[in-house]
Amino acid sequence: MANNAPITPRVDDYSQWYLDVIREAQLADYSPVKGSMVLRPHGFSIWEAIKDDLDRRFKETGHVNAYFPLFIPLSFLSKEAEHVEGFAKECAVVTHHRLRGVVDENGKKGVEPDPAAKLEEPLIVRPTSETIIWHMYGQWIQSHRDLPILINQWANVVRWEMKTRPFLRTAEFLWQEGHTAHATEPEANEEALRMLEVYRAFAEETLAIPVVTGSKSASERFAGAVETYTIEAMMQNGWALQAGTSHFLGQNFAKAFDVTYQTPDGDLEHVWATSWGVSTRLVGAVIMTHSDDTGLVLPPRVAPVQVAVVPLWRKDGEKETVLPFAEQIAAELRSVGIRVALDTRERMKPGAKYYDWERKGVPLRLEVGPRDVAKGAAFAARRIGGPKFGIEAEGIGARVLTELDAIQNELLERARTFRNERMFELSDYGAFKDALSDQGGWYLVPWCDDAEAENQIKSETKATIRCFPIGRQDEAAGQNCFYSGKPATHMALFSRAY
RNA sequence: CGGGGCGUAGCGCAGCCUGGUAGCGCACCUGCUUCGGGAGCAGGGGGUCGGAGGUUCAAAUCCUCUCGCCCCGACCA
Repeated sequence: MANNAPITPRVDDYSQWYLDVIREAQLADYSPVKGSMVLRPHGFSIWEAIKDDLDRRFKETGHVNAYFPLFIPLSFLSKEAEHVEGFAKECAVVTHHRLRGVVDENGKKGVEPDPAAKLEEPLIVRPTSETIIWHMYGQWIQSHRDLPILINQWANVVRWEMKTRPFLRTAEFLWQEGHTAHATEPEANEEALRMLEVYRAFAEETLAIPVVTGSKSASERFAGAVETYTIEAMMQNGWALQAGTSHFLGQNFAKAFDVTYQTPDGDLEHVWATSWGVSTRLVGAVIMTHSDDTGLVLPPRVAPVQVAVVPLWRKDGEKETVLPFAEQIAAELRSVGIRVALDTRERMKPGAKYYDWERKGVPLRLEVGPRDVAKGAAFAARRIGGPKFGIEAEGIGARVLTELDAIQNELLERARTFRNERMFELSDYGAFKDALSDQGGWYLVPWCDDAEAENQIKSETKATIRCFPIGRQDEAAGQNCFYSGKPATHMALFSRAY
């Protein structure tokens, strides 16, 4: 697509639209290595805003940050049977620490590991850090007085996926992973649920993405977890995106790494664990939740630039009055903590600037021209539409803060309405299949937990169980499974998913 | 790894069928005029046509091999 062409999403070309938004907003590029991604400044800034907000929430709930190594001995991965089963097929493996030569005599790819530099034990690049962390927890934990441990780390991980898509699934991604250790089962499970609630609140308050919370079916559960909790968001094509997970790990890792503590009574008990994480996938979720035909739309709380100030002048002399006025407005906005870009680019017409800021997702634009200077005001345009309106320069900081809050709320409500209109409740499999292929969306159905049937439905409809929604499980009582007709044990949310 | 498609300037593409030594749009550089919703004109820079071999007087174009990418499946946050 030419750089100036409008972005035109179509339902059958949603995937291309998504990639276009990313390119036009200059969020990321493909890297030379297949499946990995270069985060450009604008894309990385969104991640930084996500990170800052989440980090504050983690600290408010008593967590601290630490850092564990990138390389994990291969043998660590094997210690937890399900864990290795889940990750073995997508691990990057390091076997040597030196090359013999980088090019051969023909100047071609001739990279040969030096046989003398072979590692005694291969290392894997972490796909997740449970194993290395629980190895360390084994050394840190002796007494019930050492518990709980509430640690988070911000890191990159590598999962060698076959199919990748920018932000949603890349070979390497940035994330945070929390790993906690507890003395009792209820305390650990409560921690997992507490962090799920942190994620839910964050998704809705900061990303303006409404989510359904729930637990995963056995087949969708994290490798090594007893219970996996999830927040599920609906993208604009009606597919679900798992936006965050929180796992109750039971004593699986404590047993694999032999981590025990002494109780006040003097007994030795295995430690209870949780882990929880969100990744740069959230940037993809933001894009696919809010963006439109013109390009990216960012919720104010994660927008690297919240307000773009565009000064306008034509004739000689106008710049001398307009520019200082615009600078003064920008300074006042910054003084109340608003992230502002003052667009003084020369030789670029105002209309071109407007489109530029729009496709980059900036929530609010302020135009400042000679007419506005005369009135002592700026002319405001919201990224999400509505008539333009004037704002007096006097007290503009407070007024713009209010406007940004309003935009933030509107985005959430707009997304919630969109999702609710596409969330259905059915109790008949035939109707489900028809409705899913006609209109897509999410389906809450009575369900008797059965992995075989789940698999069957996936191959027939491509839909999977996104979760068993929290707060809806009582409704299963007295109903029959929509697939087998047997008494239902759960209410399951089915959907196509990324 | 199966099935389909594509590699030509930074990006998007035409040219290939029917061989004659590379072009268009956008972007970029210079100048002048523009400037409240994607500017116009003039001039200019940039490509050993993914790679290797073959056929030919001559290959982006034909043949063989090879590498890479995209889409659909299997895998997954």
